[in-house]
Amino acid sequence: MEREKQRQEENRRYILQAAEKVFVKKGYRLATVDDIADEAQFSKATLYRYFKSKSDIVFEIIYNTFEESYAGMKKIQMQPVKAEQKLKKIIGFIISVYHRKKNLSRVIFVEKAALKKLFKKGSGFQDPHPDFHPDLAPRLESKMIQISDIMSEIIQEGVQAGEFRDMDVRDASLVLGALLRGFYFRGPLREKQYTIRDATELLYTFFMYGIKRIEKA
Amino acid sequence: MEREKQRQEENRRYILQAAEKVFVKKGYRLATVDDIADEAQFSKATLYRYFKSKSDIVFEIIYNTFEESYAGMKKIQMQPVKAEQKLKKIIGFIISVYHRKKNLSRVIFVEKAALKKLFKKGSGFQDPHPDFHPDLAPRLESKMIQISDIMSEIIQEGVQAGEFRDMDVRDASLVLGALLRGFYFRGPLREKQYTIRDATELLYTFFMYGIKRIEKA
Amino acid sequence: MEREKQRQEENRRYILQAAEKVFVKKGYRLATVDDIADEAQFSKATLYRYFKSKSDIVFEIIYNTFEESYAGMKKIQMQPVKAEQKLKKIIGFIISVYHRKKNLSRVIFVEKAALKKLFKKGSGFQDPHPDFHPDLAPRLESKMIQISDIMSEIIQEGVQAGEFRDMDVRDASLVLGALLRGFYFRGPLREKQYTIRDATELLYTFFMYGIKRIEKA
Amino acid sequence: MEREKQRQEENRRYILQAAEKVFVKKGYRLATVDDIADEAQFSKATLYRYFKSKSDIVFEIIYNTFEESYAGMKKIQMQPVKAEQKLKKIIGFIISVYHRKKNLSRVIFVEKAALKKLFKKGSGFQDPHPDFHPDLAPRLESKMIQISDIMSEIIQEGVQAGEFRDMDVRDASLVLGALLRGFYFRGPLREKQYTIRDATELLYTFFMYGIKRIEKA
DNA sequence: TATGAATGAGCATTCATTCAT
DNA sequence: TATGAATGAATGCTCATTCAT
Repeated sequence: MEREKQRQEENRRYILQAAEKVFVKKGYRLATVDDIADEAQFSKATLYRYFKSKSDIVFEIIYNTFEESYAGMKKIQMQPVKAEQKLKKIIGFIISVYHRKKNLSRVIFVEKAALKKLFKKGSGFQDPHPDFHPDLAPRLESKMIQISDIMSEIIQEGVQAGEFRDMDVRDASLVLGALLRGFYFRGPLREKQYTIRDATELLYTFFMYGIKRIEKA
Repeated sequence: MEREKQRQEENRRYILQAAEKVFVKKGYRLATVDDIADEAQFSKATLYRYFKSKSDIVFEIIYNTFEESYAGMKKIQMQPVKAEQKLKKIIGFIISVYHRKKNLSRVIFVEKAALKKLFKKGSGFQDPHPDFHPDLAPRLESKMIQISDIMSEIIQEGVQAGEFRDMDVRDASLVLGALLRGFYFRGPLREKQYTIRDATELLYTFFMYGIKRIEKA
Repeated sequence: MEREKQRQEENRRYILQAAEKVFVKKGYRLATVDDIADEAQFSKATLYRYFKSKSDIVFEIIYNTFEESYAGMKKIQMQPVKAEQKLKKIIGFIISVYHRKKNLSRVIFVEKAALKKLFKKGSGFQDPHPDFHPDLAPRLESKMIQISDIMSEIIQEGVQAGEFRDMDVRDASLVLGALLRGFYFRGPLREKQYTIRDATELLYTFFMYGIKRIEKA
Repeated sequence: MEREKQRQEENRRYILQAAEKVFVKKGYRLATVDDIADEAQFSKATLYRYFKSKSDIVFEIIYNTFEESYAGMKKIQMQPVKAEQKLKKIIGFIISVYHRKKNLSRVIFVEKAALKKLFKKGSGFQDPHPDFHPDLAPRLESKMIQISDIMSEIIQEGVQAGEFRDMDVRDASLVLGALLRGFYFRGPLREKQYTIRDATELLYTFFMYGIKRIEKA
């Protein structure tokens, strides 16, 4: 019974991994449930034993990604180092996440339209599976807010410590988020590829110092 | 005959306008050719007289958008003002473009997968319209490079003028691009909304000065 | 243009005929859109040019059947004969309709569950085809009521003329409807088969005189 | 071993009860084997230990229903009362059965198509459960005939006793069956609802006296 | 024996694209 | 040239039935 449950959970995870691979390769709309089933080497019908719908699968993947990201960031936040250093680690961390999940993140930020259903409050349908995630969107949303909050808090820390100039920390965190996101969602242009280390260095430097030449007194 | 050709060109442009409206509203995948035909008040079949495929239409729109952007940026580049000011104008300009073409830009950076065909070198198909764009991707790519170059050049200008610190201008232009892109492609989170003016100010300030507190000598 | 419209209408009717054939053979649930398409020798997609959905097709068939029945009954009602004779003609007429549309009628009275959608007021969805039957159920319902009314009226006529005993004409019309319906929806038992003429005679006699022996004074 | 067999039989009956509940609620096509398993609190696989197929289950239920009906009617037939009274009781009894098993009866008379397999002589399949109902249809059929026979016999009784006029009793029994069936399988029209008592009275009266006004001598 | 897991075969519906006039 | 009509190929999802333990 215990063993059974474990194998169950294992399959679930395996399907999620397969699905992630497919979503990452094709994006949400272009990925078919058949693709996922093929990749997972399960039948389509079996997928539907484990997940209620295609969008549920992607939701779970996205949520897990946020969850992991949040955990990793929280850990960094706790470290007893200066805000500046925390920020650098955060940047490196997020970049590495984007790197691993490349197009998946794209799904989140790009295919919003396709995911609309997920982000609409329960549309009043009868719920045929009674035991189910009642409100997916809010859970996702609050996780995103938590992530954003960590960035804000670290920046706030730095401001109070006199490391960073005084500023609206919400704006700053938004800008940092944009920077990271934008860096990873480039168009089809095949430019110079950066290692995670280099990308971290690059973005950190710009976010910290900007491009303005500092006048020496 | 001349007249005829002109009318043709007019229709073409009209269809593109209609299509843009639809793509901007629905994104690429969700927009159907029927939607476009309805909006353009032409029959679907007629659309196929003017364009080889749905992706061809979106390509042309994207290309035109880049073209216009490029022109606008070139104009700014020519202005006899300091690099710093040019940069601010560039930022404002790009933001306004993203703003107007919201979902369309999303198509470029997000629905890449859907456009795969476009970005693959001539796939050996029989070409039923012999007189047609043989290699779309390269044209788009080179236009994107031109745009990126303008940013690089302006930054270079500032570096040489001593306004900006010394840096790899390619990196800087990449970072600025990322910042703008990322600012516009946020997730489904309903955060504070910025006016174009505010957004410009915000991004300009961060890109220019970073967040580091400057030690007064 | 006129010709075109006519051919259009012709196709529509042809599809309906084919669909009717299939529904009559298999019933609603078991009939697939593919079956209908095959029977009509059109592609499935073409069917969807002419009809919004499978249930729309069956609706139209059912409605037309009622419409025809109503027209036929109205004609009989107008005839300048005694109520008794009208009733007999009505019975013969309805039997012949059931006979022609055998299992189709079964769809109406039996597969209610499957047709639920049709009989629910617009469920608040977005209506993707704006130009469509807004309220199918009420149209059907009112047609059924009209049919039932004719029967009531004829019986009323007979009562007033002293041909029939005094009774609740609504009840009587309900009973007559039941009799006809039940006669045609027999189970899988292979009993004696009746000609339309014989069936008419049989049902008319029973409905008119019952089984009670009349005491001679 | 004896005990075991008994428990088996018990389970079987329990499953049938659960299935009946489901079929009555949803009809045959709309009821899923999962529904039945849930209701019976057995696993789906277990159901298949007890029954060869979904249609086998429904068959058994239908058969049992006929069986019970037959028993009930037989009892009435035996009562030492006049044919007229027997007939009224029969009508009341059948109405109450239809009432209790509403949708189920619908299955018999309406979803015939879905049950095709059941009513086809041994279709040459390999029979994986060798010990099983070889010919379902004939058993059902003969039970239906028995039921019909009771009605015929009672009517015959009445004819011989001079209560009913002389007539073909087969026809009469068919007509009565039709009347009852038709009364219960009305379309989706929401008419007046009758209590069992009222319905009995109504149908009895019409079946007995018809609508014709009796001339007083 | 009992069952959780797995699946093949289907199904209604959509849409980019082609054809015939 | 312009277009209404036609369609092949998908797609997400369901369900009766079988398998492995």
